[in-house]
Amino acid sequence: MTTPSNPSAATPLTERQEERRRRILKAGVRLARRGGFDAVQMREVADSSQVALGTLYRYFPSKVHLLVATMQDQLRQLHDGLHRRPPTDAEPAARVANTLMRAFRGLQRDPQLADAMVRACLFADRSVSQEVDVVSQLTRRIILDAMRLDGPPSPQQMAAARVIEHTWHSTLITWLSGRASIGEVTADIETVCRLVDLPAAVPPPDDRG
Amino acid sequence: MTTPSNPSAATPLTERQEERRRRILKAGVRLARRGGFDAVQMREVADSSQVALGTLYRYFPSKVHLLVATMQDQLRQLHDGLHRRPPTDAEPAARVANTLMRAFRGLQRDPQLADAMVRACLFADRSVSQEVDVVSQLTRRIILDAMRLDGPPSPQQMAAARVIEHTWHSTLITWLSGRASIGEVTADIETVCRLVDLPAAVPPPDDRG
DNA sequence: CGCACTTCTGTAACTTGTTCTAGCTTATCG
DNA sequence: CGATAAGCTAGAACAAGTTACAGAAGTGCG
Repeated sequence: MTTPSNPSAATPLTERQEERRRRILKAGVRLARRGGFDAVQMREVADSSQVALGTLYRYFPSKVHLLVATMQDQLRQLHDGLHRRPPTDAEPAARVANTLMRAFRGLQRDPQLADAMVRACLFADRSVSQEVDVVSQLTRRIILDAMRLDGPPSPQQMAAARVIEHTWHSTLITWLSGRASIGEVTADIETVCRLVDLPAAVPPPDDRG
Repeated sequence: MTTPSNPSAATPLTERQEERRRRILKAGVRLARRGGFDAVQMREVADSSQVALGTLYRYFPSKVHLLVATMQDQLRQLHDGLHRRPPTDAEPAARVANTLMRAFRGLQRDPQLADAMVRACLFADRSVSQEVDVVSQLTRRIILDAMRLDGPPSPQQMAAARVIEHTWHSTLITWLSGRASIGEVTADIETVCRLVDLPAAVPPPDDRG
């Protein structure tokens, strides 16, 4: 039951193949920057990256896979950037909020690219769940890093991180589709980040024990 | 710049037209119940509701419009049901959480329908923003009703409602695409609802004054 | 080198959302 | 009733994601 045709499986990819993959991703980003999700057309990505359509689909089995992979790329770059210049605020909640605001400012520079990536992640069905899960984990890692915990995160802290991640994705989409302003996105991020400083303050309300 | 061809504009719709519209929505729901988003195929909706394809598009200018309208329908039904049997918990946060859990249990009975509606709302682009905004307002109304406030909501309460709504949509999609369990959705809802009881407890952390 | 196997290419075909067109039906109004 | 316009139908046509396929190019091995 192996899938020898799919390089994303276990095959380590040759040099030329890595090169092709990079070309494809780059072409996708270029197209996404104009026009967003709709402008990333598979035939154009193939032409633009000098690869046959069939080859494109061998590397990325769907348009959504391609854009989710792009999102992974961008998150890894962001994560690296954050390692070099971590947030300096005293409170964990503020560090998380500022980290996300930094990411948000990055996305504002390329709203169309953001549109393509975020819509792909939210629209993705089960066939992409593994790849979207990587996006999820990367995002959560960024949030947890910003918390800068001493030990492993408590269940409450994990829960907060999850909810922050939800709010992040959903508020982004409302902004991208023109239903929320930058100010509203900012407010949502700050609001949800309050959960970070909370876990000890409010014990589970229904602590039957 | 009027759009006389679009009944959704201002035309009050005749009896026969209301009837057609209902048939279309019903057919859409029926198809969505099997197969989810992908199974709602416009030609089939048209056939199944005994309407020409062009007519379908006159009533709902895109598949996403159709499914967003379905979501509006469902939310109005939920809202009515909640009026008849409101949540009885003492704490506002618990009322909100239980309200959303009730909605969630409803969706669990028809996960495929939920898939179609939620994916449509999240995937919707600017051309549907008005209709998606109605979904947003209905959702927020349900949340605010569950809070059962005395006066008008404070800015913090509005902010909490917004974030709860974000978490609701996003956690639903993770469940629908198989990346989160029912337990995780439940936990996310309960976590975010803690924001409701909070506004007074945690003043703005950086109260420069 | 020559062979077997995989990968890549170019292209056509298929699917489904969306648009367009020509003609028919219904509603409105004088 | 008859004219006019708006709405409806059937079906073709178009667009973009996806799949299929035949052959060329690259790779590994005897």
